[in-house]
Amino acid sequence: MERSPGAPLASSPEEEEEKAAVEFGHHGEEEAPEQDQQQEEAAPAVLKKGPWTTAEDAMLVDHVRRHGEGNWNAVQRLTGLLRCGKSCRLRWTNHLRPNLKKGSFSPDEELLIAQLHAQLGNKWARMAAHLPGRTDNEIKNYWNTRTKRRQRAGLPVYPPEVQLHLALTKRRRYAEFSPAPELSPGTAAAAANVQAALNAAAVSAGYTSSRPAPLDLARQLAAAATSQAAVHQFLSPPPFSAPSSPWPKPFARNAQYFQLAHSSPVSPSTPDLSLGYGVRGGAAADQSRLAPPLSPSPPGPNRVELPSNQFGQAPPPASAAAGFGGGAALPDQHQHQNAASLDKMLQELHEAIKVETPAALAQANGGGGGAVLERHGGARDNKSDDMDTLFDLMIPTLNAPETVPLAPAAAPNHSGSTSQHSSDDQDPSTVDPPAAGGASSSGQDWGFDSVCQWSNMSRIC
DNA sequence: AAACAGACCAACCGCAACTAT
DNA sequence: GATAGTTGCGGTTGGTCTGTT
Repeated sequence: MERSPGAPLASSPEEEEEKAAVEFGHHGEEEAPEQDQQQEEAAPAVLKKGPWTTAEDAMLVDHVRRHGEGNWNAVQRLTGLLRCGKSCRLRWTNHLRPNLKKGSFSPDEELLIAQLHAQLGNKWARMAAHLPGRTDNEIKNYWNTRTKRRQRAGLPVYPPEVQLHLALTKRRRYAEFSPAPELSPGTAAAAANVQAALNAAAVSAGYTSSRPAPLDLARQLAAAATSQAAVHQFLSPPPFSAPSSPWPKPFARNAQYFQLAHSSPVSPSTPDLSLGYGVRGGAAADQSRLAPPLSPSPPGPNRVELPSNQFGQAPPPASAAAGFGGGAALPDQHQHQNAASLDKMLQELHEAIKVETPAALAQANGGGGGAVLERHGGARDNKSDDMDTLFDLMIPTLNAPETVPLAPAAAPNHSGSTSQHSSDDQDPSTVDPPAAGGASSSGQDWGFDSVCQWSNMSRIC
């Protein structure tokens, strides 16, 4: 895989040095020979384009060694290197600077990229900041290549837990604007069950043999459920009335997110996921080309619904909608319904990802919901602590400062595959949608099979 | 062996933010 | 505050490699 950077064509360093001195313009059209004389009069040097030679690299490295990074436009002046500052900076950051990690992405890195993309969208530089030794360009190339491939193959972009995380995030947006009563025991238990199921799925998929599940989905589920209204919203979208809404602007934007066809995976422009930085108009617009809508599911024939919709819950009754935002405690019966709904959701999730439900395992083992964890590795005897750990390791997301450290990549110990092809994704919204009915459709795009497909992307062309 | 397609990668471009004057 | 220069970022392009037919 590794090609000599800057030397795509095999030639000796001497030849390249000579070329570096002679060659003007890789593309030719911008520095036509007949222009050289004029340009020499107007400008002392004609900047070179195209692949870097080893001689140029050496000059740049030497310059940085002497003067440090930055002030890239001075490189040409100080070294005689016929490259613009921009090109120098790019060459340095992407290829010459020390501690660059070359080679295929490890499975941990691949999963992390998926998580980060789910969190950040096409914020390659941000993502690179969490992947030591990797460059934004590298990550971008990696992601785009695999996205394209998976789109062709009709496979999901994200691993199941990441997709569900997106769904939970979506629901959480509403919960943020509602009072947050204590999580009922039933709801908390259901959330724990979801976590257990996801843990099992992740273990089965080879994600967690060396580290916890990448996303603390259960905690986010619990967060989404901290409002009674949020439970309903999680199970089915609430009515929406943003334009005239008295809610703060961010919410109006979020609300629009659910109504309109959307261009960003998790919409970096939405406050809960943007991690505090804005989106340039151009970039945001461009995202629609590169990364069509992912998670929040605009109603449309070719949109993949998120788990909440895949679970096939009926729309909330009017009373539930009426309760939204009110913050009033619901009767116990209602709480039980919520817990039951979550249980049902869990069941369907299990079905979707084809793992045993904690309940089933409990039945088999005579134990509780934690049996899944014990069964799949036994490293989770203290679920509570584990949840906290997961939360600490979780990518900063809802209301979290962007400086929250990410989980350090553990030693790859997954399927044994180190191929960079092992993970790939596709914007779920562009995947052939599951049958409009919900849970039963998830086998294709959400199911455990898709996890395997994720892990074996190299075979899909 | 040759042709082709897809994957991969490096580098460019344009835009926006930031900084100095 | 306005302007110019610099830096950083994201999207795109084009060349090379690799696998398949």
